[in-house]
Amino acid sequence: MNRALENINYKQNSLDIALIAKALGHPTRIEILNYLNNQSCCFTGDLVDVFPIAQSTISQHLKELKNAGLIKGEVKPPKIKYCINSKNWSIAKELFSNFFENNIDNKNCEI
Amino acid sequence: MNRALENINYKQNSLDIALIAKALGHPTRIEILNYLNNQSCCFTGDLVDVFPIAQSTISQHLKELKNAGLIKGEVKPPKIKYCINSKNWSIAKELFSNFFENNIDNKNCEI
DNA sequence: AAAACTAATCGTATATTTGCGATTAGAGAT
DNA sequence: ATCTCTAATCGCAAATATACGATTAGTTTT
Repeated sequence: MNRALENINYKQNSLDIALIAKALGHPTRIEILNYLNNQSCCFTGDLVDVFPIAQSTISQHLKELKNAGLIKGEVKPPKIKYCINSKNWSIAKELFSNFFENNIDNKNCEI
Repeated sequence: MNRALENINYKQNSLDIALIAKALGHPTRIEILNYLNNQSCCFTGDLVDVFPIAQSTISQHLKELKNAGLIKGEVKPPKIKYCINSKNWSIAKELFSNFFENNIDNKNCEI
C-alpha cells in the first residue's frame, strides 16, 4: 500500500471507535456477541456446535473480539469461559452513543 | 477463500449492524463523519483540503459511507454537497443502541 | 504414561481493503 | 467550442481479512 503520509494524525477517539467498529464489522462476530449476551452468564462450551464454521475460523473471530476488548476468556479446564467484557462493553456503548448523538437532526439543511 | 458453507444463515439484524460497523471501521471515515456532523449544515467543498489524503482515496471512503447509507451527496455544481443521511443515521443509532443495550451488566458471573 | 479433549496457532489460498497517481465524466465559465 | 474545475473511476500495488485443514499446546482422564 502506498502511503504518502505515514502518520495521519487521527484523534484517539476516532481510533477507538474504528477499532471496535472494525471488530463489529462481520456478521459472524455480531452473532457471537449476541449469543454471549443472551447467555445467562458466561459461555463455557464449543462455539463450533453453535455456529457452522470451522473451529479455527471461530478462534480467529474470537481473537479479534478479544483484541477489541469486547470479550474475555478465562481457562476453565478443559474448556474456556467466554464472557462479554462488561467494563469495556460499557465504554464501547458510551463511545458509540456519543458518536451517534453528535448529529443534530435536520439542522435546517435545504439541500 | 474456501467456504465450506456458502450460505451462512445470518440474521438480517446482524447483517445490518455489520454493514454499518464495517463502514465505521476506519478512522478516516470516523473523522469524515465527525466533520460532516460538526458542519452547521451540509458540507460543500473539497475534503482533500481537510484531510491529508489523496482525492481518489477520499472518494473511495465516501463511496463506502454512501454504500452503508450513512451519508448522501447531491450535485451542487460545480461541487457536491455531502450530508449525513439523517434518516439512516437515526436508524443506525437505534441499531447500535439496541445492540449494546442487549447486555445485562455483571449478571452474577462468578468467573 | 498414554489417550482424549479443547482451543490456539500455523500454513495456505483467495477476497477484500486501502492507498496512490492518472484518467475520465460532467457541469460551468470563457 | 474550449478551458477549467470537481469528483468519480480506472489500474495498479501492497496490506489485511477471511476461511479452511492440519498441527500444536495444555489439561484432564484413563
